[in-house]
Amino acid sequence: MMDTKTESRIQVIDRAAMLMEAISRYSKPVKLKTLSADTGLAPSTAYRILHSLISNRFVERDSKGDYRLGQRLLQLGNRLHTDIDLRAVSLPYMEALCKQLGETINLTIREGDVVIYFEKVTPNRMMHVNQIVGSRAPLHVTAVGKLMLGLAGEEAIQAYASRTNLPAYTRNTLSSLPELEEACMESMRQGYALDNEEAEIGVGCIGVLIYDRSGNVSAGLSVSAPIERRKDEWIAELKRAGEDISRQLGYRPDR
Amino acid sequence: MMDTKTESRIQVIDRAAMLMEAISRYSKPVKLKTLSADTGLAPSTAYRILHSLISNRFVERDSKGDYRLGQRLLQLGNRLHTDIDLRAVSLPYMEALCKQLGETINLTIREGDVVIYFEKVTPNRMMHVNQIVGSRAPLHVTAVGKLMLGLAGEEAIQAYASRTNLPAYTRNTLSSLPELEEACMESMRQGYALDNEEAEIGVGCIGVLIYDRSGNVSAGLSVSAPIERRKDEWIAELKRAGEDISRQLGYRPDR
DNA sequence: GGAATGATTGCGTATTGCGCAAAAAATGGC
DNA sequence: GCCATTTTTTGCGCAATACGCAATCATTCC
Repeated sequence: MMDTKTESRIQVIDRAAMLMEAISRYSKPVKLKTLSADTGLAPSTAYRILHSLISNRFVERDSKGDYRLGQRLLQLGNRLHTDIDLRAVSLPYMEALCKQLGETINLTIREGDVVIYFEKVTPNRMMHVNQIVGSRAPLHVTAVGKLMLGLAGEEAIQAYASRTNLPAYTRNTLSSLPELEEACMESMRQGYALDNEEAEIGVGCIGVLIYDRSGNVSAGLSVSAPIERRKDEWIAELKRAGEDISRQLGYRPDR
Repeated sequence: MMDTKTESRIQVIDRAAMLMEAISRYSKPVKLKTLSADTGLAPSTAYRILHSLISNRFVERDSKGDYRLGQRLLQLGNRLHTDIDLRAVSLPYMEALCKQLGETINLTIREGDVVIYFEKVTPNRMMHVNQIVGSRAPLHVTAVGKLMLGLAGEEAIQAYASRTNLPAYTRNTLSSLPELEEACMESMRQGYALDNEEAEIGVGCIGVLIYDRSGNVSAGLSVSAPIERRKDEWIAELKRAGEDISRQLGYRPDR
């Protein structure tokens, strides 16, 4: 019966979910009687389920004994691992940066040997760098890709070079392993990377990494501009934005 | 057995909580086998519980079939109704306002026919308005109380007047129903209210409302000053702070 | 102070969750 | 591409657990 395949099969989990949903509909803590009525459960049943939820911190009781949602939901909610959160958290910073710097801001995610353009914010000027969301670029020709490789270490860089043969995209592409290694490690040390017309002639980028709560790289953030417009003073702004986004995703550098 | 009184009594809720906790420890979606190992549950047991959690949107599967936390946790997490959040969200705004305006900023919550002073920030000057946290004031003599009454509508104002008889606290207290109704409705229209020495001679306030994610009034925010120091240009600042706090609590005015 | 209402607990029951084993599906090595 | 291995999913029988009634306790209201 395929259409029931993903349907809930455990009654008490459904009931627990109903109770939490009922609580969430109220802006103030709720009485047991109200929850029992809202869910159609016997008061004793509602009582037992609620107290199991309390033990697991999904629900709390206030000083009067009324029920409200518990902190565990907030904690687990903060740990959701979806691209949606990354995008939602990053977009305001990207918009602010785009406004401030007047150039295109890209958000990318690593997928194997490429980065995927996951989101972008473009400036309101006729001449600006435009990357298609969803498109891909090899790691070695992007600023953030070189940082990701640098983070992975020299062996990973060597393996990448073997797999891909470092195809040249422009006369500036780093096509030799020593060159790439040096660039990646240098990027790691300084906390940002540059793309000096390595992917496309005329286009220069500055990139930083975004870390998540587990300390892993979540994404790359970069500003792309016509090479003659790129400015070194943007580095600090981009670094700050990357740090702020990371922090909001739960990253703690001291851990 | 008091020490087991609030302990969990429903095994499958504990197990579900364990599974969600196990998932939350990983920054990437997790395989069934891993979760089974982490929780000590039989794979078939873990499988069934996970699929009930999936039906209730606490868990999701990615394109490869691995498990991650679901959007429902984020949604419920966003709906936590605790005073702690209101206070935590509001305090920075209150402190900024206090610093900017140089007067006392109060946060109040309605409780029946009164507002309760829930939090305050006082300026570093000898002469300032000082309300005791935890103390109460009748709705009709406070700026935010009149807004709360205004929001509740004319019938609610009439019922309030009947219940309380609108006792006068100063010669400026609005003691007649028509006066009170007019003041409340006017406050609603302009989005803020004034207390013109209605609670205490010599003290003037400006108040706005704070809304929560459900669109309900969560609290009142006000600035209180000696009447001769009160300034109309504070209205815009207070309104903005009220809007910012509301937005951070998840309020969306367009919904 | 007592009646009414809401919350909590004991107890018996049967329904539900569980886990073993088998089947199906997916993965990886050759 | 095939086969072995591993992982995931499902059927089934069982007993342990969740459930709900009723009694008890606690709180609220008149």
